[in-house]
Amino acid sequence: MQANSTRESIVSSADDLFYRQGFEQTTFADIAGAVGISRGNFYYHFKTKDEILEAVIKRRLANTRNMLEQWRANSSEPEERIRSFIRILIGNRGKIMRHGCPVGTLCAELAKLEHLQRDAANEVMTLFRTWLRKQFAAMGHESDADVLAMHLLARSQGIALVANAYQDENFVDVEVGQLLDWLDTCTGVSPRLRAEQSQKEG
Amino acid sequence: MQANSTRESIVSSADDLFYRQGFEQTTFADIAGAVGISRGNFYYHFKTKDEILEAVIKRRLANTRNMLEQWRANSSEPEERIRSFIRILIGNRGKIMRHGCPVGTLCAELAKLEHLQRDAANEVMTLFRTWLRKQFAAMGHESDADVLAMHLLARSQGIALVANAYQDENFVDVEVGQLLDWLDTCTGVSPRLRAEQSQKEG
DNA sequence: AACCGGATAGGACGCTTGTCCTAACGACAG
DNA sequence: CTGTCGTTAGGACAAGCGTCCTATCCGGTT
Repeated sequence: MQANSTRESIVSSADDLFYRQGFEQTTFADIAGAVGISRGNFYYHFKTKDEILEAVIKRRLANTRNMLEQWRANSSEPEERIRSFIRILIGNRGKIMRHGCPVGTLCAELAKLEHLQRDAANEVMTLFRTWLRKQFAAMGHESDADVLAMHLLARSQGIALVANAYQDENFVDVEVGQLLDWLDTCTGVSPRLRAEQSQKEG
Repeated sequence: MQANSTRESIVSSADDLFYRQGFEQTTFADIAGAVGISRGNFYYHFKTKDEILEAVIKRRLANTRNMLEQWRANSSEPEERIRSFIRILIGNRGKIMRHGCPVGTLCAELAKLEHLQRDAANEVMTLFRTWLRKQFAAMGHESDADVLAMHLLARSQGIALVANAYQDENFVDVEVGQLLDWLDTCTGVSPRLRAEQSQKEG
């Protein structure tokens, strides 16, 4: 009954390879080589390459949910939880410099391919979005929680993309510092964002 | 002597297709169909697909240089020039929502492919970087001009990537508004950034 | 009218891809 | 030992790819 463990190995290796090489660029031969199984054996576990992608995305969704739940459990203050999010840029700095953000690069690639799994990939990003939104709301930013969540999401993606292009370690540190400063200015009620919000509604 | 115009048509169509579909996903057949020439005729103008990519990047470099020069010539104030840069997010909003930023998505794709033309693609981004750096320096931010340029670059890339994922028009408008606000706070000397800068040097 | 050389069309080539088939392996029940 | 069934290996298959060759076209020169 090695089927489940083999299947899991395939998804795990595919996850890694899709991240490092991209989905389109990764072949069955690549995955087979990484797992150490025969190329023809795939068909028993997955009918198509898209099914592997689907499984990889589901795996990422589960892993992300676990990570977010841990961040939530590890600190009671929403500010500190958001800092956990910001700090993944430091924790994964090496990988991000080499291959970009796994979430953003997959969304970007599947968008260009107009792939059926595009929405599923976006769902990983939405996981972060709604989680961040909750934390900002808990900070007292009920009305502009989503604006702040999207802002932080975009800042992180931009940092990852530029860091990947230039392979610049120091840049990540500087930007993360600015991000943490920005978060401090969000503590309590932000008059500027309140003004923008009421302007949009009015 | 139609050679030059055919060559230009190939590069132009390839430029557009590489943007919309990505480099790897775009085939010779795609380009041939768009230009309206035979597939076999490519070899006369370009030996390899990589040569086409090289020509496309050179074209983008030239176009970018022209655009930056125009922005420079159209306004004497560096703040206003930087606003021109920020406003491309509005001007190209539709395309960006559909296909992302042409600069960022190509850099990201070539990074994953570990392509030889990767540095050439990054050069397009560097064109913006150095131009923005000059403008920030002209605003009195000599010491942190590059930090500010990189910051604005990353913010723009993040906005484009997230807007592409979610196809959200309003998000672009909100973020551009925040970007313009941020630029206003950069006018004159920024105490916060000055403090960070001296901290790094010390 | 004959010629020449730049430009083009069409297709051959070798290779890789995702997909799919089939024979064989190996643990386990009878 | 024998049969069964989940699992695996190896390779066949058509399609599409980038690359490359060659016959043909066509405008300009003599």
